[in-house]
Amino acid sequence: MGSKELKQAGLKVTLPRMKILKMLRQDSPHLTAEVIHRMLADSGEDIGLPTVYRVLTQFEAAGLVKRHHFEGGQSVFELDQGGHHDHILCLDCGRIEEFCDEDIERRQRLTAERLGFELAEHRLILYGHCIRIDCPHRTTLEGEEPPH
Amino acid sequence: MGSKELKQAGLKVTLPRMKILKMLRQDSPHLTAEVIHRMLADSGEDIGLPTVYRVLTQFEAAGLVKRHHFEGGQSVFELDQGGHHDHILCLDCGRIEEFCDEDIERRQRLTAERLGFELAEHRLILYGHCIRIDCPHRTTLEGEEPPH
DNA sequence: TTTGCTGCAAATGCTTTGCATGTAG
DNA sequence: CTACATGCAAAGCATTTGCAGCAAA
Repeated sequence: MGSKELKQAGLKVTLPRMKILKMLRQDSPHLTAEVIHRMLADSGEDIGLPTVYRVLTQFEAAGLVKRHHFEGGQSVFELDQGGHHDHILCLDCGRIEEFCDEDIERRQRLTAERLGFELAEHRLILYGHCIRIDCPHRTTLEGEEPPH
Repeated sequence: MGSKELKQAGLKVTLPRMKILKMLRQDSPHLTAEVIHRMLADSGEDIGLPTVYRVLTQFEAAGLVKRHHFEGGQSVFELDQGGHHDHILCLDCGRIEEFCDEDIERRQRLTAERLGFELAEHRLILYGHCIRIDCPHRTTLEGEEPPH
């Protein structure tokens, strides 16, 4: 399980690669190298941060993973399960959700065309405050502001 | 000229600040710290890279400038002349153009709402190939592909 | 004169690389 | 057995910070 796509990508099936692929699948599809590294350490694996980066970079080259540069310095790696989508992320709790809006996609194509570009790629990120009960944003607000 | 907005921002009017503000206005509204630094050096000014970063960071805090994280590691600083817009940039020649599509904006708000977010900000970047005569992309294609 | 700015050097944080050892195929 | 992976230490970048000297107000 997982070894198939590794071989397919021309990569040897090794423990770090299996572990990391599994984490992206089972724990979260959006992870930083640092978080992966810590999670591995926590589960007793002694895998170096450079190895984590190397594996992720190879995954990226193989199309298994996409690298994102959200605000905050660290790269976020996302399991690429095909199917384009954009992201919305919460400024308070860091939660990342995916969405795809065909209207926006179409309008982007039109815009590029209008400006004389052949569109190759795009990145759309929405930043906001999510309305989850467990989001620190809500906690902070407690009784401070009347509901607008 | 320029000293007004500096004072207004609570910043002393100094040579590095004036120079950098002027460059963003007269040379290009999109510049990296490194490019600014080199341009200053070329024009005989001995201003350190750290100072360039400090000035840009202060400008950012004062709302005179926006910092962008396009692909490629380096931050791009943009003169903020009010008025929201997004960017399209050419993968071949690096050209950056601005645009604003009210349909896309509206759809973003709806999307955020639908997902239970209070939208605060967003970043949309289109990457493509521009059709300029002087763009390296065209040069490369010479006689290779029939026009689609 | 006082507060805030600059230059330089050094530190930081994220990511990559070099190299000797180890291991999958 | 051979080619490729890993671990560790060290290097690389972009960016920030500390501090002594300087300059704007």
